[in-house]
Amino acid sequence: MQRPFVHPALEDITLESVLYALADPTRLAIIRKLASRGCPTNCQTAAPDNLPKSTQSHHYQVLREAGLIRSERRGTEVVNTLRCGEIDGKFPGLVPAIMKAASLSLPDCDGGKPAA
Amino acid sequence: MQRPFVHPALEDITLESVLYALADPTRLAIIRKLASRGCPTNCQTAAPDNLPKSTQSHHYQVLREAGLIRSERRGTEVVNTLRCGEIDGKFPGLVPAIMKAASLSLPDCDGGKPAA
DNA sequence: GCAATAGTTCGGCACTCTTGAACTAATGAA
DNA sequence: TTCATTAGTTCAAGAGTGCCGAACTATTGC
Repeated sequence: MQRPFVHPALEDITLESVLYALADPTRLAIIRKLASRGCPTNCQTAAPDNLPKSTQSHHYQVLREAGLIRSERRGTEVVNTLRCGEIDGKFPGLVPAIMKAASLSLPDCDGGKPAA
Repeated sequence: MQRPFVHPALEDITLESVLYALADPTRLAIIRKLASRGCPTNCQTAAPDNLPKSTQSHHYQVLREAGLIRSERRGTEVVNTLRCGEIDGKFPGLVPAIMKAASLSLPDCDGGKPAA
């Protein structure tokens, strides 16, 4: 828990890594939950129920290294925020198209309020 | 070469499998080449240069089973066509957004003419 | 200090990617 | 028909990666 988080610079974010990160149903669910909140959310809250912590940690790492989320420590917890704004500057419309496709084909991620 | 090709029905195509298939740089390159042609293209033509045939075959199988391409035997060769029209009916804008992001961030796939 | 909470790291099994080698199928020439 | 060529598939194996339980670390609060 001591190693600092590594976030790629915008120019180092690649299309492949973004698609790879979102191709996993668990990670897609996490991103959808984060999007539906629109505010920093800690790891447990955004992850699907009953997901082992080590698996959560792994998925957050993948999402972070793909450039999709930004993680910050707050006391004992880690809060995650989407970097969709940045990514949308680099790949316009990409993440929204995937989120839209997810909402069309997948069950509601959260029952939560839609992103502001 | 005798087993018939299996193509999923439109309702069996999932977002995850589409994203998974496109998350691989080799497969994304194949799809981009197919899109740039806009006509049925055989396997060797659409695959990157110097890719072993067995690897090609594997990637085409993944793309086929994800529902992204349709394959048909024509004599000794197999021609592949995109199913983007069908997929766009199910996930509107998804594949175009990925293709657009690819053209923004990746080197030109082919030097070929853009899709009609 | 001790317990609880929130994540991380490690080890191992399973699955995937890639490739060479061997194989099958269709075509064309002799 | 036979043979060679072309195009792609199937198999097996090594390298790499993902997922999860178990053990660990760090912070908070009593």
